[in-house]
Amino acid sequence: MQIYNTLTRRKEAFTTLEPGKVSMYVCGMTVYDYCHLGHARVMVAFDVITRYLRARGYEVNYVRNITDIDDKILKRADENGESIDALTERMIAAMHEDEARLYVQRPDHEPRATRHIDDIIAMIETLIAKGFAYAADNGDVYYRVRRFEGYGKLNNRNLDDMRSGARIEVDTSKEDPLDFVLWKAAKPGEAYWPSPWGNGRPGWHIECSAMSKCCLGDTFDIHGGGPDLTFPHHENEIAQSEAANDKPFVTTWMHAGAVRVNQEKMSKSLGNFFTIRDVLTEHDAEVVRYLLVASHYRSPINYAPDALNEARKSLTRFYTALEGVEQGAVDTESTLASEYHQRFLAAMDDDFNTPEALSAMFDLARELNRLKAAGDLQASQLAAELKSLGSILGLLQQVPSAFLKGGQGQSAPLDEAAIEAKIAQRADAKANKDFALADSIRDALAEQGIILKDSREGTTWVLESR
RNA sequence: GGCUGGAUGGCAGAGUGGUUAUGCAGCGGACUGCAACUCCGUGUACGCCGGUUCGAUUCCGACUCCAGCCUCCA
Repeated sequence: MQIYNTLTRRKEAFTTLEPGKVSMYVCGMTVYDYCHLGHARVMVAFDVITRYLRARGYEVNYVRNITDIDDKILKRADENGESIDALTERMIAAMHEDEARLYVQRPDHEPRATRHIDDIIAMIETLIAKGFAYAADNGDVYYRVRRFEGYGKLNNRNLDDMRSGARIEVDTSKEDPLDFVLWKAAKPGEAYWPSPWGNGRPGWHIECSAMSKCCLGDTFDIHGGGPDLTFPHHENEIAQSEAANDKPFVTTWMHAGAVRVNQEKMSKSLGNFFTIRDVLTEHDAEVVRYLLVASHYRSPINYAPDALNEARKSLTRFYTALEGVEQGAVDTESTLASEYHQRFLAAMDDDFNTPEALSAMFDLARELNRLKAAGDLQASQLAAELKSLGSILGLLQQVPSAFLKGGQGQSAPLDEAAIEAKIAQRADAKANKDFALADSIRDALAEQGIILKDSREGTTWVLESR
């Protein structure tokens, strides 16, 4: 397997510290608001990665943290007039709901910053003892960036370049403007934890160093996150962890691509974000997931309503192929099926190339359609294979007819019995060669988005996929 | 200004030093009472300029444009 490593800026043969085991840490959400499609991208990307690694036989320990204390949370709780706990619990529950709807499997561990304050304090103490951090006179503790030799290696930057371009920090408590905060002194009225440096709360970056160490050890295989985390967050994590532990921090760094709107990054600060729950009021969750999987995880995606319609049509093709086929067990001996399977694996082995993997699945679907038309018994094997490959991407697990009859997030304007009655009327008309009547029934249904499909076995219907 | 990526057919989106991506849409045909579904066939796509090469969309260099990071952001 090859994986693109942000650290080396190229694809590398994937190796693990322990044979057959993958330790993976992904930076998760700061829970002060609902998740948007950018979050969905990261959740789905690493869900696919985890599913594939497991399908490949790896034992994966997937850790994704929850940042449940920071400035934005304090501010939002205050604005809402609710407690920090109430806010974060509410948002965590919403996040779990959203990811479940997107068919994202829960990580194995979801450590929360507020539950690891002791680990965080211990790491900061280590950094101070080693001279990598200092307590300032304002009660904050800062990381002494110039003390860490490799600073900038993830982003290919050097400190002096950054200094010239950096916006001026007014904070005079820092020795160097690029130093970042490890422990933040509490202002009067703010939530705090006691520490050797006074009451306060952890800085953002230190929690990931402390929690990854706690859950996965000093060195682990994969560290992932969104595209905007490489700097400063991940750079700072490296500085903290490698200085504190004297060990290499992470072997493979993986970053997802951005979700864009009108060619601009979707983000909280630009205010151009769509929350997952809002999108799911109008679109089937699998369609949204398909959209995210249909591009390579590192490529930017431009979000537009049209893109979702295209995604729905593509999924419709798969479900149309699966519909009406008795699914057999996956037959690993079937050479016909394995040809597509091999192509799928080769694509996924190459840095999780899901678009290429999907192209093998589309070709499989075409073959399945051929065999269906020919009444070939192998069709059931291919259907099983298609569904099995789909499961690795977290797709195609719905009952085909359910998806086609309205799983697309719409629902038929008539109930099933009424539709079936119309179909029966039309069948009678056809039997009597009254094609004018038959066509008028069909047209009337089509007006309402219900499309009839005739076959030897009879007539079925689907909701129009526009 | 520094650092990253990217520019592919009507749209979306992979990939490759010489040979079909794939999906949607279009066109022609088969099937059909007519359709829909499905199947078969079909498109001289690789930002611009140079270079390397027998041959480059694919490698190298310049250029133009787009996006991201350098401040909280997935």
